[in-house]
Amino acid sequence: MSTPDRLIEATRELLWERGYVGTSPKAIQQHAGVGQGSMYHHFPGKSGLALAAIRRTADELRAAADRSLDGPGTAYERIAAYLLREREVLRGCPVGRLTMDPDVMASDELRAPVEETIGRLRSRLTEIVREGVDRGEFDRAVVPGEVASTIVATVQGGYVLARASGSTAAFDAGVRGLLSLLAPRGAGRCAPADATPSV
Amino acid sequence: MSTPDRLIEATRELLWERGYVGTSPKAIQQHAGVGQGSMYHHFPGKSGLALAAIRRTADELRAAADRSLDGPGTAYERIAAYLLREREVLRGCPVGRLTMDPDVMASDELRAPVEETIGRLRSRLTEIVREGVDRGEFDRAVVPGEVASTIVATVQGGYVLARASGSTAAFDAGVRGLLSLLAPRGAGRCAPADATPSV
DNA sequence: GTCTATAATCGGATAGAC
DNA sequence: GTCTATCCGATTATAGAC
Repeated sequence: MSTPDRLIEATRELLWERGYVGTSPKAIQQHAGVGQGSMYHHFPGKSGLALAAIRRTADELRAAADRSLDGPGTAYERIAAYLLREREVLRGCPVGRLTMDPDVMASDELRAPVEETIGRLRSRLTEIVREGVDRGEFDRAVVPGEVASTIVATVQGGYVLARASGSTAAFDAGVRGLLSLLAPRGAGRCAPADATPSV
Repeated sequence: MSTPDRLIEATRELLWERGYVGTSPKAIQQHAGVGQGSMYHHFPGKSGLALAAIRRTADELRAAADRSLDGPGTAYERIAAYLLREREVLRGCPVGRLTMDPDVMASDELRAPVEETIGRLRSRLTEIVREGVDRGEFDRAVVPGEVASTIVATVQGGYVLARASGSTAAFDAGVRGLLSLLAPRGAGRCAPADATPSV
């Protein structure tokens, strides 16, 4: 791995673990096994390096989400795949945690990839929920943008519950609860009634 | 307000705004309008002061939640009251955000009030959801602990969405989505069927 | 109780040798 | 490209005067 790559990867790890304010250039250098001068040769400073790291993390996260959401299956199945995909739950969301970092939010450049990643995720889920409503999978009263927001929020909040309790079980519980509320006519939830839209 | 109180209040503000790692003793002193020596006279140091601040914030949060959850009304109505209660959404959750703070989580003392606050909230909501299931407000397939976790997660995640997008609308959307999924037989969602439990 | 002085370490970076 | 030296302010205190 090239020196710039090692620096970016080290920064990604530290941003995930300690956030931007909690990450020092020295810690990055040590993690990367790279000297002081070397870091400042390849990057303009802490924030420039953080920008590269955040962009890479955001790209990976989006790709991972798309792998679940663009898969085959019903809307419910794709949403379930997204919710149940493997995660390092106790480490938190490497993008979502940045929203609580004051220095990240104070910088237009650093905030942009965070904003875009979460925004796109909500948009994509909105489409899928709308599809589910159109196909009669979900109740006609469901507002796609709202339920999409609930889905993303449950994941982001699930990380908080897991870290607060020190156990991934809390994350899983939240996800299962949401899936049970979303489930199309599962286990006696709703009478089948008129599954296909009448108009 | 007494000097210790001013220090605690200043610390609460800064912990909320910048987290533990992002908050320096000097910043606390300036915010409180208190000198260096004065702070170290009343408190053993940054972490001791943070402990007092976190405990006070946790107590207030619990009290605020209880005001909604212990009110009158059906289970759904009390949950809705909790979800819709006034919040400074764009500032994030003053307790939840601490779960992403590495130094807080690394300290047993500092982590304890965070863990307890979120744990109690989940427990209390679990009782209420169970009540709702028993009374036939919610589907019998609902697992109280799971849906309670979903509720707390939606709130915690709602803060993330709001901060990521720079707008409280994202929080509100997530909450409305959840309420629509929880709604007992609302607006054509489920056929009324057998509302009162048959046994 | 509050203030000022002092201090060791860290944070974030620049300069220039190699 | 990488390394070491250097810099200046911030961090997190402690000591002792008032």
